[in-house]
Amino acid sequence: MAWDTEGTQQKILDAAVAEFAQRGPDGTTVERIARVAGVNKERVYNYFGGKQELFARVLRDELARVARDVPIDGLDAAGLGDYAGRVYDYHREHPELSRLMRWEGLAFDSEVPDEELRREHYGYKIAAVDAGQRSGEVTADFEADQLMFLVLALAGWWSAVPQVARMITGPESADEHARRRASVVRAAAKLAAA
Amino acid sequence: MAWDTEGTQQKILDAAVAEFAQRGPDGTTVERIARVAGVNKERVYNYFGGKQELFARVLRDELARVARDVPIDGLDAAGLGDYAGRVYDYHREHPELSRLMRWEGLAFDSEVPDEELRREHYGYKIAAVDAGQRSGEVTADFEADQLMFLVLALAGWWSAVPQVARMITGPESADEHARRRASVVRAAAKLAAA
DNA sequence: GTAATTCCCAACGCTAGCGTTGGAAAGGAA
DNA sequence: TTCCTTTCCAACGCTAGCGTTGGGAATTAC
Repeated sequence: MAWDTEGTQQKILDAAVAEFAQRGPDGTTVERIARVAGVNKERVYNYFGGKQELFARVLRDELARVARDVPIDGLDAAGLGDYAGRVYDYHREHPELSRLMRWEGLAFDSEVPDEELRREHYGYKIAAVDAGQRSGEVTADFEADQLMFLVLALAGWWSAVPQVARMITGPESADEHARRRASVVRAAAKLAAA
Repeated sequence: MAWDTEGTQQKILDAAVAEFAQRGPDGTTVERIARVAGVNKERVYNYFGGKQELFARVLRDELARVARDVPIDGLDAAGLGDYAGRVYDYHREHPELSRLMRWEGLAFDSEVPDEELRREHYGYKIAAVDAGQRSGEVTADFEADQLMFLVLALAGWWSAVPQVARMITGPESADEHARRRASVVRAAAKLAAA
């Protein structure tokens, strides 16, 4: 049979995303990633260098995805509400990224990989909010960076403490998710209203 | 020397809070807890039954603390803003609880201990918001449970993804924390405004 | 005083996971 | 063909952590 280096690496990455998101850096074992990917453990070390490096790689890939898939484009309050809704949707549809970031926040905090790159990425979002504020469409009650972060909080907290969300707003269901999403959109818009 | 059962148990609990909050259920080892507490590992098993049970116990204790220390009392928008500020402060001053809850959300999610008790606890908070809504002091834009949760989101997201907070709003400092707190208070009040 | 109970620890067996290694199989270069 | 490189894996040594046990020391009950 022919080699399939590319395929092997991809299978490892796929398995790693799932495992890391599910169990976190500590709970994840290289053995299991290899088993799920259907390859030998040694391949992981050879291609990616080890657990830490693989985690960093996985997170970088997922961040690139979200940067591509959830652009910020609205410059007024309604646009920010819409953006919050899309962030909420993304968290729902791709829980991996949110989980990875929260594992990262808990396990590492200081000294995260690619910090400079990621800061720049957020810089664009803040600039968009700032532009909205200059045009008078968005409130000047908050500094742009703070408002940006608070909007992300509204969209993200649900998945950060799902057990609390369940206890406060009731069990998850299609209906409940619709309620939550509507609340997030409305809340972000209200926060951003001039 | 005389026995000090109570003291031994307390030392274990103290060490367990610190270790679990820092490293999470997976990263924490019973060995280490025992070492930090200065007692033998066997004591942990004898008194608390094991890692899982100890984690549940630690979380229950911390939840009892916050329920005692951060009452909700305001019935109007400003009161909710004030409450959000106090929640933010609590997260700052006692990062353990927030971290424990987030570890729990990541590691277990479904089937958390004491769910009924905790749901009841949140029920009081929701009732307070609801009362504010009935009196017309708090907006009816959101259902009470949703508004309650969103307010907690504003206060809690900072510590959930500290690395993101840092990248968006700049490095932590006394000044920056004051800015953040002010944003949280203002945002919660604005959300709740009629 | 002594028997029973409780508290405590050192040490054990066991498993799981880490990262590595020696070598086999597949492909390419000459 | 022959030699070299790359991909892959089975198996290894090692460590850390889990939960337990057997026994010793302090305390209490009788």
